[in-house]
Amino acid sequence: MDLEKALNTLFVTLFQDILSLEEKALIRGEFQDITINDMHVIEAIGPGEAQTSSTVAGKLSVTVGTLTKAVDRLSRNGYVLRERSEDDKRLVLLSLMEKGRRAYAHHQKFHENMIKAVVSRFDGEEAEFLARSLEDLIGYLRGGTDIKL
Amino acid sequence: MDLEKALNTLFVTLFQDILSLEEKALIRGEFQDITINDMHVIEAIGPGEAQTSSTVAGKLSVTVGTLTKAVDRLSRNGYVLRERSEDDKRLVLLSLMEKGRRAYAHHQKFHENMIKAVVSRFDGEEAEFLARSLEDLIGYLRGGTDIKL
DNA sequence: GCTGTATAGTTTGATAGTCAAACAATTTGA
DNA sequence: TCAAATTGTTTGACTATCAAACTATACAGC
Repeated sequence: MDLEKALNTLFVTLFQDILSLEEKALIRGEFQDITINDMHVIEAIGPGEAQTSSTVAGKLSVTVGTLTKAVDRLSRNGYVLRERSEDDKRLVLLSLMEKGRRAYAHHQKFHENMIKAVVSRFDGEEAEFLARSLEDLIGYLRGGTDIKL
Repeated sequence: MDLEKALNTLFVTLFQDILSLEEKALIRGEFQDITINDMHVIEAIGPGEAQTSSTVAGKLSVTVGTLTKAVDRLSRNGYVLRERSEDDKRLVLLSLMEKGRRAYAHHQKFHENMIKAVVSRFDGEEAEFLARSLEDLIGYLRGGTDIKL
């Protein structure tokens, strides 16, 4: 029970630390004209195939209207390309421009380093155990009904 | 290396899921006139001794100006008591009112349930190992210099 | 082929969250 | 006693967010 309290504090602290590190990583880096939020949009678009606005908005759990605004700035600043689909002219296709791909890589690097810091503290088996436990936990959280209020 | 990628995805997913659950827990509950943000302010004030604005703003890593606005609403809605200190009239002391304490308990319950879900997947030793690892990780992240860009 | 309905995005209006800088009140120390 | 430091509030500017109104396009049934 005491352990549970300790774990709670640890998780909360970890959450805050990671968010604040993400921000600092941005501020100090090359990409000072975008926010954390913008970065998450870039992350959701990804370096691969172009994606529709709806798809990206879905990934981020925001409305399409919200996304439109974020993309306004990102495309104005040369991170994201916004073009109408030829096949279906209702669709807007979003993809990363050169600068956007560099920002993506930059952020990925940050994540990688963080994960390495985690993994280096576990031996191989333990890391796999951790991965399985996280999977379980996510499944459990998504199951939903148990966490109430 | 593949494991690292998997862990990265798992952490990102877990982050998003927890945030979205926190929001849903609020929306469905008794406290519909406050946001997640407000809840975090309530959490930082805590049920104990009154705290100064600066202290609370520090905990949340926001400016005092930002906090002032959040507290405007929270005190208007009967969650937080704001009073000038008698000892030093520059200080503003923040404490939870009855409704604020109930909101606090509500949110704590949510965290508790979540932690229980984690712990139930580990035996005692493993949970302790996890706690130690998280501590290590936090220490490492705070050390700073290693995570760069 | 029309026409009405569905779908995809954008725009608008409102509210929240954020910071930096200007400001006001109070304390402290020289 | 008065200048400097401390603590908060206010202001101005910008971002983030949603719901609802709106626009443009596609599709389905006649």
